[in-house]
Amino acid sequence: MIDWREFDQNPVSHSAAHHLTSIQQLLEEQGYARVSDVARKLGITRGSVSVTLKGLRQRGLVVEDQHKHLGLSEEGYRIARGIHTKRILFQSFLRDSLGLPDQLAELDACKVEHLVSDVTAEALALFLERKVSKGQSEGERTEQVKALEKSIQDGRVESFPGDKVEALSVELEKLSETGNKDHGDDK
Amino acid sequence: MIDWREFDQNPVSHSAAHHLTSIQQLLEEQGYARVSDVARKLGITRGSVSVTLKGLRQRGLVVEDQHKHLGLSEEGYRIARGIHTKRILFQSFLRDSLGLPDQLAELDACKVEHLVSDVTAEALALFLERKVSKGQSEGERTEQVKALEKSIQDGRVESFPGDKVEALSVELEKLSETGNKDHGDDK
DNA sequence: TCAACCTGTTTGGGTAGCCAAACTAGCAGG
DNA sequence: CCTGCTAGTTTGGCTACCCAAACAGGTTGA
Repeated sequence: MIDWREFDQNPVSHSAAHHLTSIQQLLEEQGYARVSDVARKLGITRGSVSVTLKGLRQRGLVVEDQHKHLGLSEEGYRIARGIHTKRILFQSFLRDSLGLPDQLAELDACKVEHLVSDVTAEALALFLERKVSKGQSEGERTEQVKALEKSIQDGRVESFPGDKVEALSVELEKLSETGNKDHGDDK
Repeated sequence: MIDWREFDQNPVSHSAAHHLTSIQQLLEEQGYARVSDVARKLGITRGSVSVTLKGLRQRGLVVEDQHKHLGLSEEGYRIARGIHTKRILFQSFLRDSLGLPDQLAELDACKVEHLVSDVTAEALALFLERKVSKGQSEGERTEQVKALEKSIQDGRVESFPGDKVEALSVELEKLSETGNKDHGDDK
């Protein structure tokens, strides 16, 4: 029996994952992110966000300037991007490969995005890519892909998300946005 | 943005899931299950198990006879079966479809088994089944399967695990126990 | 009989998150 | 100057887990 308590032994918790990705999203959307903005986006109180971010600052994932504007450290950015990429990969798999409705795919992807290992995500990316470019010849498989398959079998990958996976996820995200019209109904 | 706090709004928590499946496993293995047995299997103290099971008894998922022997109520059994089935399905997908090493597949499956929705699991089962019986003709698709595909698209499924999924998971479990057939590189 | 064990429960501590509410601080308008 | 708004922090409370340790009961061997 595997140690089931690995469950809460991840780089970041579900809550922290959403704090980080919210900051990044806010930075993209409006150019800045404050405690209140994060609280509004997550639907929790400013107090809770304040406390949580204090921890994330101490862990060096979040930074703050003189004007209380939040940002992500290099490490924080890496983690946020990794989680976002995993979410896109899983959502895409659930919706496009399994045929689940988009909303449910998003919900389930959101639940697991911070739990799955980098190797698993990399393997899923490879799977989705193969599916997308199915028409192409088998000989197209580059050395890179073969090396990646090998490292997946070994249960290790160097860094996640790598450039290739990142590009794939951007593509998948773009595809899914053109597919659904009402994608902007936040709260 | 989907409500990210659905995360801990599942029928049972990760901890509860393992308590329930442990009891069932112990019943199968040795015919009975006591607090100490569960504690040993989960690697936590008797005290913790005692407290947790008190909650599960109050929720009507776990029962206890005069001799402190534990059992599952009908509802508890249903939940334990469902979680176990989901674990098998995901483990099988990660290992056989994505090519992950068995240990990692088991670990990641364990992390998500209690989080994914029934519909998702049903869809995954359908996916795996299609993969297994790929050689067969397309015309083989029964009305049942088509109905299931429809309900997956709608995001609803009557009961999980249904008989068909259950049978599939037993088959998958048997296959994986007889050693890794597909990738026989590591032993 | 009684000590030694094994089993199960209770209790006080700790961590992680959430909320509500009080408090601090900056800024704007009348 | 004072009122009022918004932002951020702090604090006490709650839930859900875990542990360690004390405690309570039953069995068993000497």
